[in-house]
Amino acid sequence: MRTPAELTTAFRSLGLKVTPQRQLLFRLLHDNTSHPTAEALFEVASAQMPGISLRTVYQTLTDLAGMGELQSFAFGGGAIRFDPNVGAHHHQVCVSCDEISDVYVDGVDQLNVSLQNESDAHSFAVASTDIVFRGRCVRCAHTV
Amino acid sequence: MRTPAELTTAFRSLGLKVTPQRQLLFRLLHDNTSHPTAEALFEVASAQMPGISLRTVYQTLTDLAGMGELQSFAFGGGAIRFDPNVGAHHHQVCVSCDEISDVYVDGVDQLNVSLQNESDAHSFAVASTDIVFRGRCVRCAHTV
DNA sequence: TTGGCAGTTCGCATGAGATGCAAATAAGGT
DNA sequence: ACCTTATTTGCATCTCATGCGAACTGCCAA
Repeated sequence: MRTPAELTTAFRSLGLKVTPQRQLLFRLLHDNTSHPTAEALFEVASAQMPGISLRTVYQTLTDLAGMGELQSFAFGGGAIRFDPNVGAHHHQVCVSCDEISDVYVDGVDQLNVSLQNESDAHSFAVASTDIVFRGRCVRCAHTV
Repeated sequence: MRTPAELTTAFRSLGLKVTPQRQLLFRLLHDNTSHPTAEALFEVASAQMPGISLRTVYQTLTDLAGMGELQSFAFGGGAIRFDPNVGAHHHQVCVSCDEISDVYVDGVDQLNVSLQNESDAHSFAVASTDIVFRGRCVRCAHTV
């Protein structure tokens, strides 16, 4: 995701308005590596701007995702997670505490994919590949 | 997932009862490669057994998943998908029609994972790896 | 600086997916 | 056949997310 200043320009040039609510969310999301849910972001935003609406948080997240500034993922945990890191990366999810970390993976292009019906193997046009590693993070590995 | 006959034995030996509803679901799930949602399965089951409850479908799916006879996945599309294929495999999802296919992937163990903070790289104990390829299936590639 | 159009915010209603609960029912060992 | 215990079912409830409209405000234009 771009910086709050860059997003301000980008929003204006699209005819979108830059409100205090949006500026706050720009700041809260920039360099945020916690993969927050909409509700989690709403909690943090509310602390700094009492009265901000959950509806507005959803609205802005949707806008940012639509502009390609955010990625969203449905891990098993119910709510959708948002990620301002839109570069090529994958995820590591702790099955114990649900912590999500970005990971960088080499060798994705070397994966050899096959179907049971081999003839169909090359008929699927892959646009993107998402890899999720599930396991236990350092903290949770200790406290089993 | 094991065969309906094997599941019948397995359920009884766990003190669980084998009802007509469960037998129907065993049959509908066995060798099912459509990755159905609970609702989808309920529709099919209702056709053969009018009056069966959606609640019962959820219940049985949860039981089977708990026994390791089913895997469940949250793809982006809202509802959870169930998969009677519990072997090592991954998935291919059509972004256009939401069709999901099982795929077999070679080279997963050769993936080289790194974090931004390299020192943490080996501290995560990976228990499983899920790979999702997103793109267009044969049918949808034609009809863009 | 001010006016006003168009995009926003916010709260409430609504919808989808999933689970809790309790009464009625049925499986299956004895 | 009987009786204990698991199951089914329908309804209520919960979470996550989005639709909608009235009130509001950013920001361009005059």
